[in-house]
This record gives sequence, structure tokens and C-alpha cells, in this order.
Amino acid sequence: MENNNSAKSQSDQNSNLNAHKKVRVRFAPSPTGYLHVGGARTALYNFMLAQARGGEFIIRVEDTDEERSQVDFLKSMLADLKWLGLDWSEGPDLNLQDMGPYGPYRQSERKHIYQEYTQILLQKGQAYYCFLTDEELERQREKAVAKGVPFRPESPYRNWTVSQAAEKLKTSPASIRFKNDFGSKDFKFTDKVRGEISFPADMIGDFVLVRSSGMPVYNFVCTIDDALMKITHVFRAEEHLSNTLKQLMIYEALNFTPPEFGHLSIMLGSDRQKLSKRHGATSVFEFKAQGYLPEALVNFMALVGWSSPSGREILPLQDMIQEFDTDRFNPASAVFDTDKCKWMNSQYLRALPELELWHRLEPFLTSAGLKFLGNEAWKAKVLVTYKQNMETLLDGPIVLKPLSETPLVIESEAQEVLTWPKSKALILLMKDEVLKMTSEYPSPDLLDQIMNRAKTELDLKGKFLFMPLRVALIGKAHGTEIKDLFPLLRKDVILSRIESFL
RNA sequence: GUUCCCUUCGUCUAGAGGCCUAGGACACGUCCCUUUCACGGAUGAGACACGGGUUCGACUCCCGUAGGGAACGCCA
Repeated sequence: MENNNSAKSQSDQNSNLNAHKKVRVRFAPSPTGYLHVGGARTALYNFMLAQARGGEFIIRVEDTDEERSQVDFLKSMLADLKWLGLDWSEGPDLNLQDMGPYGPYRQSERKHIYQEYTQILLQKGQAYYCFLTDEELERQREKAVAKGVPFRPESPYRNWTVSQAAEKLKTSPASIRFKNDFGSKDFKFTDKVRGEISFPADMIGDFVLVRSSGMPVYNFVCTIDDALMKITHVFRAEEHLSNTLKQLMIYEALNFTPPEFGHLSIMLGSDRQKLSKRHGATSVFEFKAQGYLPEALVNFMALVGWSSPSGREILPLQDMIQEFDTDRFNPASAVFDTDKCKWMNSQYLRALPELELWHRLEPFLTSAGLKFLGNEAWKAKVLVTYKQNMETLLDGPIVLKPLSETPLVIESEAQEVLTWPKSKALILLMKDEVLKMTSEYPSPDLLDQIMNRAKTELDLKGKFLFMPLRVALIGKAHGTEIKDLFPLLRKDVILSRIESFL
């Protein structure tokens, strides 16, 4: 920790030197799947840094893996980012049209740029055409594993000049490898999350820059793009930490100035394994489908691996941006606790104004096939009492169903309540009173009237009074207080339920 | 195997050598509120991975060990 601290103060000096420079950060998703909460969190931190420092947040699409990249994934990722409220000023918009002066922002459209830099490295002798086949490489790897030494490809072509290779190129495909001539030099950098980091150059060999298909690989294009797009800070997942060595080598070979790096901890599932399907929801759109509020998800994700200086936990995005500080990242990997996420969601949900809540609930109510005829005043009244019972929007249909126009069934536990000796008489008494109603919804007085009559005429009290009434109204023995529930039900609904339940 | 990263209650975390008898939040237990279920309130249990140093003093600094993770791909 101490070396971390001294490292951090050093990096602070660096950032002070760069203080005049406008912060430019990027989120660089690979569209090979849906947006994952891990990726979303990385995007969030970058977004917060840009917002906090008045900089730009850029989306760059890393789609150099032609086999796995899909446009539909990209579209859904962008939509999810938007849903979370993480807006970007440069990159593809929702229709995949580029915005901003450093485009194109999809790497598949930047091949000509990468070719240019490939040529430079080739000419400078810092890269070479390599005709090694997969089989030859595999043999080398096996040999290295058997010897217990790290695998570093040894290419017989590493000293060939471009013109030497030209002839063979006509007949054989070739990849282009970076010529790692750094010997045992140490590559050092100050990680904003982890402090001073040092990699020996000889921990890797000559790595591939361009596939034999002509498509350049991640470490190469990432470096070129970060440099060309004038990215000042790269906050990305820890799994990229060791890649930084390759990228640092490329920065040096190309005379680019590296940005500041920060390698974020990984998010794990409850079994401390990498978050995956079997841990439940992992994609942002799944959280959306499960009734999570974007503002709650954002708040929660931010707090897995980062803490606010104030120590507040319920912290809306705007407040987090106010408090954002890159010194407060926790380098240890962290478990995504669904329980706590759900709790946080409930806090945001209950803090929403009732009509706004209803608006957010609507898609869930509709897809559950529920209809509500009440006006806005009624909806607001409903949610004042019912939002306490919801943690996610998905709870809406469950909790609100008793108030809908939908016919209800009596739960088996409630069925028993109806067999109590005076239950039927009580319900008939209620029916009698409801029949006398002149207004659309019952008044509080009416309930008092029913209770009083039940006490005097039937000698009922306690659960023998409350439960049968509740069962007659909503088919359930447990739930909302009768005095809150009763005024929310329309006269005709009450009567039809009494009929069907008797 | 090699290199690099990580290690505070079950979980997320606070902690910058004495403020630590280690604080907060989620989850859990108990009690209160409530003639039900929840909400809410109070309260309890619960952690510095281990071993050596350094220091008057170590959760905090250094070194090991153990455990976890990443990279060593013509994946990103």
C-alpha cells in the first residue's frame, strides 16, 4: 500500500503536468456479445472521469475480430450505454453514424490507418513478415512447455528485410510480427489504480501485429488509436495489465507518448469466479428486463471497486461525478452482490415521484397483461402505499395485480379463511354496505361502518375480522392494510369479486 | 512453468504507523411498531490470510509463505 501511495503521488505530479490538457477518455467495447456489467462499470468510470474534469468521453469499437463481431451486438451495447445515462460525445451514434473529429471510430473501418503504421514499423526494421505456420508455432510451444521456459516464438524470418520477404509473399501468407529487441530492459509505468508497475521486456517474444488475413490485432490497433485519438487516460479491466507491456513497446517504437493507465479490478460472481451466466443476470439489458432502474444500477456498479470520499452509498450519478477521485479505486477484485444491488434499487424506486414510478412500471404491467382504469390521482395514491412493497419494477405486476381489472383467483391459504364460521356472514355484510355506495370509490367512513357492524352484529375482531375482508377483496389473506386497500377499489370491482369468491 | 497483479466481517467497503476495543452498508439473528404481510426503528453476532522483520508502537511499511487472478493467442 505504501509504495502504492508514493507511486500515486508521483502520478499525481504527472497529471498536474498534464492538467492543462483536456481529458479524453474512451470506452472501447468489442461487439461480440451484450454489454456486460463489468464493461458497463468500466465505461461508467471513464464517463465519470470525463464529466468530473470537463473532458470528452469517446466510444471506440474494437471489432477487429471479424469472426465474432456483430453489428447487432454493437447496437444493443450503445442502446444499453444510453439507457444507463452514459452519453458520449465522439464515436458512433445509435444509428452507427460517426460523430467527432477523430473518426472513423470503428476499427474495422480504420484499416488504412493501421497499414500506414505497419509500413513505418516494417521500414524501420521494428517489424517483419513472418511465414511461420500454425503447426510450426505449435511445435515451438510444446517444446517450451516441456522445458518449462516461457514460450517466445522464434521466427527464422525475423531478420529478413521487406524486399527479401516480397518474393515469398507472392506465394505464402504472412503475419507481421513486432521485433522485440528490447533485451532485458524493464518497462515501467505508474498505474493509477495499482501504483508502480514494471515488466521485463523479455517476458514476451516477437508478437503478432497483423494477422495473415491482413487484419491487425488488438494490441496494435489499440495503441495506434489511443495515440491518434489523443486519449489521455486509459482505465480498463485488470486483464489488460500484462498487455500494457506490448502496448508500451509499440508506443516506444512509434514515438508516441503513452497515456496514463489504470487497471481496474475484476467483478466476480458469488463463488468468486468470473461473473458469468450461472450467476444470474450479467448483461445490462437483463438487469433492465428484471426491473432495475438505470440510476440504481449505475450507483451500485460504481461502488464495486470504488468508494466515494464522503462515504455516502446512495449517491446519484451527478453526485458521484462531483466526488469522483481516481485515487479511490480498490485494486482487489470484488464480488457483485445481487442482494445489495436489489436493495439499492428499492431505495431508488421508493424515492421516485409516484407518477414517474408509474410511468416506469407501465411496460412491466402491460406485458403482464394487467389493465388499470384509474386516473392519475388514483395511480399516485396507489403507489404511495404500494411502493414500499416493491424492490424492482418486476414486482409491480405482482404487487399491483389485486388492484387491476383482471379477475383474481383465491390463494389456497386464503381459501381456508373463507371456511371460518362467520366469514360468509361478514362478507355479505360488506356487500350490503357496498351496495349502498353512491360514489365510485369507497370512503374511509364506509370501512368504519362495516367494521362497527361486524363488531356489534357478528362479534368479530382481530384476524377474524380483517382476513376475510381482505380475502373477499383481493383473494389473499396477507397484504396491504384494509384501510389503505379499500378506498383504492372501485365499487363494481369489489362487488364482482365478492360474487366470484362466495 | 515464467512474469505481473491481488488478499480487512458471508458480501461491498472505511482505514495514508498511535484516532482501531477496526467504522459503515447489504445479508442474517433478536426486539419494537403493526390485530396480517411488508415498510420503518432499535439492537446483536461477524474480519485485518499466515510467518518473520522494521519501529517505542503495525490493519497500515519491508521480506517471505499460502491462496486467488491475469498474461505468455494470427481473442479482445
